[in-house]
Amino acid sequence: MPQGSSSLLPHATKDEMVDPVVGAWVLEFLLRRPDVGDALAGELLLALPLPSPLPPRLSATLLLRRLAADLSRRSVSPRTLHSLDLLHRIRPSPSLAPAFTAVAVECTVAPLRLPPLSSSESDADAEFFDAVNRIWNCLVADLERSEAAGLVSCALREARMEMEAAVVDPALRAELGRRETKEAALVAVRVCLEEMEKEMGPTFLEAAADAIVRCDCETHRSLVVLSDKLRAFRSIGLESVERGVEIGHLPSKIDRARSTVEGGEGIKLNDRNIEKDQMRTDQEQGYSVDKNAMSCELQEVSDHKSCDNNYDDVPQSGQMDPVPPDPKDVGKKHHNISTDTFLHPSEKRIRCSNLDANTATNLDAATMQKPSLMDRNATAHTFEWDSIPTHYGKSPNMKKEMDYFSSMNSKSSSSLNETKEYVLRRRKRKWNSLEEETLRKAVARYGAGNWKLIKGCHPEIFERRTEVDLKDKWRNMTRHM
DNA sequence: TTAGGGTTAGAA
DNA sequence: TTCTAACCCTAA
Repeated sequence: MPQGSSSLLPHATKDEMVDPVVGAWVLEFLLRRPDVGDALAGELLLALPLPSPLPPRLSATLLLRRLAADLSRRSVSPRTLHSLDLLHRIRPSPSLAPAFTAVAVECTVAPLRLPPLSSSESDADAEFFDAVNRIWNCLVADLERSEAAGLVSCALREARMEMEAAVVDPALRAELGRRETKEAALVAVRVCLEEMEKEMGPTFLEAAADAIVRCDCETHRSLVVLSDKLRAFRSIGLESVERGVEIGHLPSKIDRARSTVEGGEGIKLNDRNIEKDQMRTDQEQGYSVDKNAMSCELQEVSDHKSCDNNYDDVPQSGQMDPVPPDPKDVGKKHHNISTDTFLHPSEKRIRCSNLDANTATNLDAATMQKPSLMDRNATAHTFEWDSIPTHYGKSPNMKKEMDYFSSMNSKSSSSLNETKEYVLRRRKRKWNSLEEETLRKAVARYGAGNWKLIKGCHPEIFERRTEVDLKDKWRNMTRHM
């Protein structure tokens, strides 16, 4: 918790602290909201952990917020002028120059306007002379020589000449005192504020949300393609699914899979979603699609399609023959159509061995229980494939379902006296330098832990990586730092 | 969705 | 055989 943190986060522990980068995103978002008052904004500024130095975008947002506060109080002061100057250094914009000129004039002329009764005319003149010196002879002169020269406009030069002339011309000073310079400055700042907010566009969080929505649209388009593919081979896939029904396995999931595929309404790929949806109404069912799972699914389809795998064809015997490490398993058919259809023949390997024969012979619809989805498979055998499994990182259960269907197919095609269990494992892919560099930069920009966001921002580069892969890789990369 | 511990493949 | 990067599992 940073020093000065307020009651906003009274019970936050170290582990619960917001990452400073995230804090900056959140603060930027909140500061741009008109319904977040100045008091709350100030409290947030103190409470949220922020990077040091502040990111330019957040600094600009803070300055805009300060200008907005001045506007709301109808206050035009040297602080306003300073805010505009800083803003220009952080985020140069043509809209700043008119506001800067108008505020500079108001700050100079203000002492000449309606001097308090207690002040003499000479005091007002003295303040005016001082302002001309500070603002025009020092600040504006510095601007003309500095990197903020963009603030120096013809109007500013003309105003400077007029102010300097007023120093030696009492009549001009009197005329300046009667001008509506304050109103002109407020209008100019308001216009500047509006234009700057437009130029800054949405906040980072809004932009990220928008990117996610756009990704979703892409997924939706691709969903139609996948849906067609599934219909094309559903007779094959569902055939093996039906075998599972016959022996009493996972009927609810199977029914759902069938209804969703046949109905063409949508595809439920997330096991947990399927189970949750059991309790929903029919109207709600079938339209809930896990877009992340779908994204992986589509990637899988496109990967294999690009490898000239024909999804409309039934894989031929031998086309996807596994390579069992155990000689006694050589020659046995272990693959399953619905699973193997997603596998690349040149890349996959399979290892299998027998389980207790009694286990297989005792397969019974009434007694066979669905294994705990959380149980680790101690007798696992590995099966590598080329791409990210359909639900890897999304629904670990689905992989086990595929294992299950594999074994079902194995039993039905060979012998019920034995069953096989498979653990699917992707082929190892070494990270290339582009992936590493992209990850490094993405973490610097978005912060470690935002793996989904990072993957979403670089879909092409990380197309074969999951969010978990990014996390693991970053762990490896930082392990030796 | 993410963190962190466990497992495995492949290089040294 | 050892080590490490990549991958997987599980809990929160």
